[in-house]
Order: sequence, then structure tokens, then C-alpha cells
Amino acid sequence: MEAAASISVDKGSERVMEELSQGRRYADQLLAMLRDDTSSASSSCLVEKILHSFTHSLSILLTSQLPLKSEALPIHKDRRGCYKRRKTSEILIKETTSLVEDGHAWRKYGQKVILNAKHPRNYYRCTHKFDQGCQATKQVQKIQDDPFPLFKTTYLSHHTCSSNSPNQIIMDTDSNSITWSFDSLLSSMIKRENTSKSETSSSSSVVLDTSPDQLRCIDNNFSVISSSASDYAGDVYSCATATETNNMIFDDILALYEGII
DNA sequence: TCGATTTGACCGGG
DNA sequence: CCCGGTCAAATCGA
Repeated sequence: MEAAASISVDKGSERVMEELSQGRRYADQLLAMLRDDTSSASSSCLVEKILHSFTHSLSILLTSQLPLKSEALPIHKDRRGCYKRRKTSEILIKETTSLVEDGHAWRKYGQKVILNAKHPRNYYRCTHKFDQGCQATKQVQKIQDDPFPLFKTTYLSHHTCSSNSPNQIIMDTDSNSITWSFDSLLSSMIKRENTSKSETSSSSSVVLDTSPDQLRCIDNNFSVISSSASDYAGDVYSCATATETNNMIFDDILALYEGII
């Protein structure tokens, strides 16, 4: 981001960016108008695609430093200056005993053997890097071997995308319980735990009872599991809208599961 | 067919 | 120059 801002963009691409920005503003206005009219769902969808296209184009112009002027082309593809190494700010490091989903859509873009490390480091970027210009990346590396495996995940930059996160809490009207809906998270874990089974349910839920000191997993392949979960029960309402806190709770619950299963 | 992953090449910072 | 982060062509697979 800051790297993009410091780039001295030439006049041509500056004009292109201005033109794209104007187009994007028009599309924004059109989308707002269409959203008022409930009968034009498909038109809204189209406008959203146009908006993504504008955002993508602007993102490319902002982040690339490829010369627009035609200069002597090298024989093979020259990628000098094709990316800027990010500043190491906004780092979050997590260590987990298994590879857990964190509710965001990631796309693997690289793997490197690291000096003096037993396992390679894997590089992921946000799926919405190009359609929404989200700069979030993460690195995952196994740092401890198999009897008691440990994975280190390093998150770099915050998500700026508006991904429809699967880790959304759905409040149950039942006064004694809260239903959490985080399909991808739990079903992926169930897949791990039941690899021998040919079928896994596509949807799962966890019910966190507020009165008894129990954590229950309700799923086709699971029976009732209980453990201490009172630490989380009291916090759920207050952090229902804080995604980061939710993710932390999900991680804790996963750790809890791993202790049980 | 098209999105995701793999993997060797390329690049920049130290 | 080395190491680690990123790119992008090739490949995979749903």
C-alpha cells in the first residue's frame, strides 16, 4: 500500500487511473440505485462485476511498476520490479497443533525450503487479491514433527476484502444455547478426523451451552462430546461482531476438540 | 473448462 | 552473493 503510494506514476497511467476511478464512481451510483429496486437483482450482480473489474484494474495500475512506454523487450520475460517486498508490519503469529481454517479464502502461491528448517514454508494470499485488492497474506510452516506436530502461521496485513466469511455466528433464539455456524471450519476438521468415511456432512454446527459446563458438537458423524467450555460461554454475546475475537474463540474451541478427539 | 496448486525462475534486501 | 518472498507457466482436478 505505502509502496504503491510512493511510486511515481507516469502521466499516462495517472490519466487511466483517473478515468477508471470516475467509471467506478458511476458504477457505484448505479449500484446504489439498482439496490433500491428489488426487481433488478441480476442487474445489480452485473454492476458488482463491473465494480470488481474497475477495482481490479486500479489495483493493477497501483501495484505494478511495469513501464507503459515500449522499451527494448528482453528475450525472456523480464520480471524485474514486478513486485514490491512488503514492510514487515502488521504481523500476527499463531502456533497451532493442526492446520486449522481461519474463515478466510486463501490461495497458495508459493512454497520455499527454508535454511535450517526441516519443513518447507508455504505462502498464501487472499483469494480476493485481484477482485478486491486485498493485500492479506499468510505463511504456514510445520515447526515440530509428527508425534506432536506444531504449525506456525504468520499473518501479514489485514484483510480489506468483504469476503462472506463462513465463520459467522448465528444467534439462536433458545435462551440456553447459541448456535455457531462455521461450516467450512468444522466440516474440514470432521473430514480430517473421518478420512476413512466416504461421505462427510456439508454442514455442521456447534452448540455452546451457556448453563451446563459443556461443549457439544452435533453432526451426523459425531455423538455428543462434552468438555469445559464455560470460558467462552460468557463472552459470546459481547464479541459477536468482532471477527478477530471470534476467530480466536474458534481456534480455542478447535484446540479443545483436538484435546477430546 | 476454469480455478487451484505446484514448482522453478526471478527479484530485492541484507 | 545468499536467502526468502513472489511470479507465472505447467499441471491438476472437480
